[in-house]
Amino acid sequence: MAETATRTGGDDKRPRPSQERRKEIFEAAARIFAEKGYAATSIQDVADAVGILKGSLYYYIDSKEDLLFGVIQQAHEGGLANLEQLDKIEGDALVKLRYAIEAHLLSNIKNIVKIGVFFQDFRSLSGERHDYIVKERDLYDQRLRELIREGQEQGVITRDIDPKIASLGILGMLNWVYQWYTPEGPATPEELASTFADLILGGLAVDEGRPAKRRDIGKLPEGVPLPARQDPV
Amino acid sequence: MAETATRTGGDDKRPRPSQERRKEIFEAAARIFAEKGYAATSIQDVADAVGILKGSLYYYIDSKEDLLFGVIQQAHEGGLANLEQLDKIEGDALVKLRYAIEAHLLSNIKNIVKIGVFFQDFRSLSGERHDYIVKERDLYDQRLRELIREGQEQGVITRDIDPKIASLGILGMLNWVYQWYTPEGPATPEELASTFADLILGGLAVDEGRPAKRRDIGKLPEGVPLPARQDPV
DNA sequence: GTCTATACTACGATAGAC
DNA sequence: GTCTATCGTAGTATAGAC
Repeated sequence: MAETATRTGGDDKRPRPSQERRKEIFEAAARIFAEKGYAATSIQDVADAVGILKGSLYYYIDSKEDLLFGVIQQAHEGGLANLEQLDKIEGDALVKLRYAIEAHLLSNIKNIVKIGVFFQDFRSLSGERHDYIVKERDLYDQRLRELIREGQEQGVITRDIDPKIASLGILGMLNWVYQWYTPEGPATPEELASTFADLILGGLAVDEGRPAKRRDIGKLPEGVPLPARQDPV
Repeated sequence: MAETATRTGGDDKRPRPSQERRKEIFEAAARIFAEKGYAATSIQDVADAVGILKGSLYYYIDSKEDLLFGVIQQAHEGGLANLEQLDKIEGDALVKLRYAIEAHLLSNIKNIVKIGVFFQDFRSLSGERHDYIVKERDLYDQRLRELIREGQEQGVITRDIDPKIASLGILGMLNWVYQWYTPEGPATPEELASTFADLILGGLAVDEGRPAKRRDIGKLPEGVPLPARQDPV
């Protein structure tokens, strides 16, 4: 709890120089990991990017994996904030679901670099750290599933669709963005968020006027062959 | 064109021993790449898996990247077949879209191991090979987009939704499966395929009985804060 | 906090015997 | 077609000077 010698005062919010360097290092790591992948990135690459020698990096970290874990943790924190907000929303499950979708997508785009590292490379974390991240990710899926089930009980979401499957589909749609999003793309993050929400809510919302079961929309003619099972590997 | 000494006859369909070994090697590589990632996999790992020494692998390949390219090409071929089938379907854009979704998902699951390698590691391909794969992937997206636009012109798909954005969302939903699918999961591939198609078609199909614009489903109350832009990295 | 210098290991790839 | 043996490189991480 003792102040370090470099601290200037009790209420000084500015980070100490060493903290700025730390931040710089992790942000460089995030950028390079996102571009080439964690395993293909060397400590040398990161050191070069911040302009110090690779040996000097070990003043800030104990191992290369510390860099990865730091980046992934930051990516994860962005997502957590959305879950907390969700419980403050007033409205039925459809309103909450729209919020969850738009907030998740916007936050994925806001942190696109770190999110890319998260999804590409969290497998490279070892034992304990890996399990921790997987557990947190599952929490997110659980909450989404629950929300859809609530909507079904409220009678605003169709019972045609299994909440488990729907939530996996929704997450795929929202998490895939790191594969294609660039700020130069034709749509703004807000447009993307609204459109994805429109698409999902249109698919889930109960609509008294809808004449057909969803399964009958675009029903395939008899005898159309679909790919059979099993991986030839 | 000359027969090799090990060939037994002209109409012998069985692969020569060397071809079986080749296949075995690429399948082992696919499995290990999918599990640990390409960059984190060593030639040694693959050699161990097939029970030969690492030097011996170079009888079959010129470089480690040949293994990756082989696996990714096989993954890609599975997808191509679906596009060809699509043009033979009779029906409106909704029917074709349902086919495209179900076939794409089933084929992703069928080739889940190689598809995982495709999406995780195609970035590790160098120059020419990388560009080739990216170009082929874009073709797929183009076709889907076109299909949605057709549906809008036929009046069976809502004009509320931008085909570009919708196709990216759909592909995300379908391609994300490699992140979570296991044969032990609660749903069969066919159930997953139908449900995803139901969800998407329900979201896109024009429905005269639907009272509200999609944008109004679950409309957020005024003043609810959504995440702001820009990556803090 | 960054540098020089280096220990140690693992990797991709090749040459040539069998 | 697989083996033995090895070359050259590049990687993570550490020790100790400044």
